[in-house]
Amino acid sequence: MPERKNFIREIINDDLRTNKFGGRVHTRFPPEPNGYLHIGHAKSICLNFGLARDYNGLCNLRFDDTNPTKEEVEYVESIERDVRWLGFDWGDRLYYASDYFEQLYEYAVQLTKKGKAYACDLSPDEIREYRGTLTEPGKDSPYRNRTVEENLDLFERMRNGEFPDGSRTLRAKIDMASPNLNMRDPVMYRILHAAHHRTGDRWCIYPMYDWAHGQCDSIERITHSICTLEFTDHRPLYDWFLAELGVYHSQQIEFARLNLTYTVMSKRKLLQLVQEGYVNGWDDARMPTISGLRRRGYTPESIRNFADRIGVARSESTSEVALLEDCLRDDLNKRALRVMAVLRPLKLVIENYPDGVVEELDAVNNPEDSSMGVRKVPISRVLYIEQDDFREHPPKKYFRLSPGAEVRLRYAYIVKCVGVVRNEKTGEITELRCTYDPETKSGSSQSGRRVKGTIHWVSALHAVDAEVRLYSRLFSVENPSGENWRDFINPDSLEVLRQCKVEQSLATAKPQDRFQFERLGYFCVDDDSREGALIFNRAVTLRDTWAKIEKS
RNA sequence: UGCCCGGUGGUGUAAUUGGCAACACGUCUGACUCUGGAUCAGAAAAGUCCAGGUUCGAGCCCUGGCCGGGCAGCCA
Repeated sequence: MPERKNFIREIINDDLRTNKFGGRVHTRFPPEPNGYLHIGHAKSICLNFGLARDYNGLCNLRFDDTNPTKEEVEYVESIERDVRWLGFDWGDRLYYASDYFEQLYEYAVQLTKKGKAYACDLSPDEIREYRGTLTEPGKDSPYRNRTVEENLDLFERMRNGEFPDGSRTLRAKIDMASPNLNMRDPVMYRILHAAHHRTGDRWCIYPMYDWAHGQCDSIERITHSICTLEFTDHRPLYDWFLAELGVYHSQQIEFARLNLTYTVMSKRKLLQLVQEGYVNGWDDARMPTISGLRRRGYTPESIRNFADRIGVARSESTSEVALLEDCLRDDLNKRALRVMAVLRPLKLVIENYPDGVVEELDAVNNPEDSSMGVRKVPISRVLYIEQDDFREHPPKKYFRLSPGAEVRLRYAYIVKCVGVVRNEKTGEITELRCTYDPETKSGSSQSGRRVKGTIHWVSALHAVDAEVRLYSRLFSVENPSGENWRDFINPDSLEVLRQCKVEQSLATAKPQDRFQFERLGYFCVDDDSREGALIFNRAVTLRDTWAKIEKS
């Protein structure tokens, strides 16, 4: 059962102990198909499906599609794809709130017959006025005391399309003086002559979320209805509906939604980022959407692990992206193939290496997992190394190449820098001249020589060209909030490098393949990548202690 | 100045239901290393929002404050 503890599991354990739901655990993930899922939804998905998994229960996928003006099949499809990609399975339990429209309507008729619901002719503005304020009670609608017959008649005619949008609503008759605004005769149905993505034009009245949700849970026999904190105040209303209807009652449990540093999480803001062109779509690799994270190179495992590690609680909190990044590194460190790629190439010529000779060197595919084997990497006289790996005037503690210094070429030889070639006009160094020591070949007796630094490289003759996209945080502040949140967008969140040289073995890499570029980070082949036009996304850098040293 | 919900190292969670505050990330040392990766060892960092109370004993219970968040859509 539950090894990981949180308050929700404690509640479930209690319910199991008292046999509250006959030993069942049945949850659901209920997204509205009005946008793409993000990492915050992933938390909820992992929570709900995880509970079902750990307690031998079930978890439904249910679309909360009660507002046809905002919902689309495109979103339905992306949501299904994302949940599946995260590794969860709803079996044959794919539901829609719209599946229950008829049942919901009947429930509403029942309440009306009981004198607990009424047709109201107040306009939206009037309803707001009558509702009162946070500190003052509201007042009864003048239509509140219509007869049951009249209410039934009006409600049916609402359904039949006799009235224009906004002209009438069906409201619950509860208490206009309740300190809980949700109880001040909430609207149950509104008139909306809009086509619904599933029910077409069968309906012109649509249930409000508050009216639909609890009953949907009830119909599906959900035991634990887990939602976010802002619905806490709505729970009394849901309880009231269920009690008046006398139907099965799920237990609602609220938890704090995920916030992440250096990003935004609201659907509204994410939509704005897309629409205003700050990113290239919902699946832009900088987006905290599940599709964005996937494109960036995140694995389902790493996201699930993240969800586990952040835990669940009722206090509002903001997790650090560093934890998310750690989860990815942790996962990919064990699984990703190591390869060599040079992002900003600097030519290096080994003067004493015979021209025309090519040697095949052994390179390990993953030092964490010897079962992943070794591969051959070709070396020849001319190589590319990283510009960062050479300094004409090396700072202290710099272990890489500089004039006169020695460094090991990963899996190959120790080389010594014996000269540089400059661009005559700019003085910029365009080429390094080196000599190598044939005795120091990797794997050979090692000749007792040791050097402080090892750098990656790629043979010029064999290198494959590639484009690499380097991503950093989308925002430059931890908490980009307020009206001017867009001002905090990091202008350098994407850097595109087009002259990159990667090792031969990458030539046939396919979208979603992930690699560790040694000493640089984890990279994922972009969806737009093709053979001959490779594109890699940097998912996350490696921990870089040198970068830290250099900063200080 | 209504109702509801929160408050534990920098961050996120935990504390056997009242028993000397733990884990992870992050930070900083050091070891090791043909990735300045990984790994390993260690350190700093909260005395649990405040004040009272109950108790042998309170992060957990009680009272009163303080601070933060949510709620006045025919959105979800």
